[in-house]
Amino acid sequence: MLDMKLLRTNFQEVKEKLSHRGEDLTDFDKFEQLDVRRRELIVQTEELKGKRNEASQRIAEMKRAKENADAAIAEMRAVGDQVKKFDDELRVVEAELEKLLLSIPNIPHESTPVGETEDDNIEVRQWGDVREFNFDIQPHWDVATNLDIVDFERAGKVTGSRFVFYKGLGARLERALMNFMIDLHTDEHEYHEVLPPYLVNRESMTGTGQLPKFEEDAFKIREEDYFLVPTAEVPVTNLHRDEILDGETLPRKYVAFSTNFRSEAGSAGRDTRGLIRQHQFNKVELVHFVKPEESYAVLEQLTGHAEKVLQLLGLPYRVLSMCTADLGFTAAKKYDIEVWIPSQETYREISSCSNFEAYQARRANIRFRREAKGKPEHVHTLNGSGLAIGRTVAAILENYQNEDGTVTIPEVLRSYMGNKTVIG
RNA sequence: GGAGGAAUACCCAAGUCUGGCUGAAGGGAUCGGUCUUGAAAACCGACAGGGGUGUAACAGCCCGCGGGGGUUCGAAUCCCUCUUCCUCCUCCA
Repeated sequence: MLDMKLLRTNFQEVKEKLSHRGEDLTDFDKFEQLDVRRRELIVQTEELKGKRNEASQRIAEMKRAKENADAAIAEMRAVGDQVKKFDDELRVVEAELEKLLLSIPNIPHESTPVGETEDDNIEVRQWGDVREFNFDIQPHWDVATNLDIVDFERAGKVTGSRFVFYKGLGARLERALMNFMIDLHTDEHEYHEVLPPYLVNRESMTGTGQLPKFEEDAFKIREEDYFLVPTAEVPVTNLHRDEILDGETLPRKYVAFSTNFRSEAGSAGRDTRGLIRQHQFNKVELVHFVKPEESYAVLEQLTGHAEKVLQLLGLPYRVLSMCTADLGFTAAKKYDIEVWIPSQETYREISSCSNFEAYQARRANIRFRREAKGKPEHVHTLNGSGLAIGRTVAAILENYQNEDGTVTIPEVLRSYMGNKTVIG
């Protein structure tokens, strides 16, 4: 959610900045009218309520003195009716205004490249040497199926498409990566570990920006107004919803493992094979709550923490700065980290690190106080995958495959896998 | 799943039955002061926050007793609804 006061004073400027996002802004112009009407109604209703409060006190005094207050009561009855009318309209106007504000995306940061399509994303850096294979390589789903460490077919029987069973050393690899990543972030990068709920309510999904606009992307529970988490970002950011944090405790850094659920609406036909695009996948997520002046420095650190995982695993990657058209609804600036997938001869997204500035904090009402008596200010929130585990498995199976169909286990994972060196 | 009980400010807690000098008592904690070489104790003082509106800025005004509705001239207090917590029963990894 954007700052209403900013919209009030700099409407055209904001609109200009949003125009590069490729979002539909036709409703945006309603803001001014709604904002003005809202304030008119507030002034009117407050004036009447002031009158009423005064009269109530007089009536109370008259009653106490056993005087007749019928005339004053009759007069106030009319005032009460009018208050109700104004309040009813105010409720409607505020609901409309809220709906509008929730549908406006974040303003891109000045360092976010302006662009029209994903081709305008800018490569910031590359790491690692792409391995030369002297044999015919296989896509990770063939590697895995031949090793009998995943089972897509039976997952299809048991659940449906875009689900998978990990088996044997495949399951062990998934679990090893989870522990390796969490240990790295807690021990080396000083994150605080949390294990969140996998179902969240509507308020939480709205707080981080998945709702109301992207409801079709989420899985909803039939009986309750609960949603399966699409990322640990949702429960962990909402940890501090409606709270005022002590400025002394900032920055706060959380690392959270969760299983994630996405309907992948609109992705029919894309990545139908393999581990890249599943309805359910595991991810280690990093979430920061920081003071506004620190957030851009923290975005760089956060991205570095995610990159560190890939470096230790020896997987080549590149970092892209996402352009305005590819930024996502809630971010002001975003880096995507893409890992090299040999069979596709391309880099694929494995982490996404974003600075939301105060956008989520305003939606979720997350604030902090610099000093004991100071005014609360909104925090800045950031998050990044550190990393998506299923895609990391895919990258390992492809980059570490051997000619005989086995897969060498990256050294840092061996202690997590019973000191095995090869999946064979 | 069944039966009861509860939610008041940073914490504890009165008020709710019986609506109106409660624009919420009292205590603790915290902050400031007196005293003291310094501290503790004692005593004195401050202590509702947050949001909205409004203003050049103040002021003022409005809303705040778990959330949301309602009744009423007037609601912490009455009614409806939701949420959370507690006790007992039932079930359960």
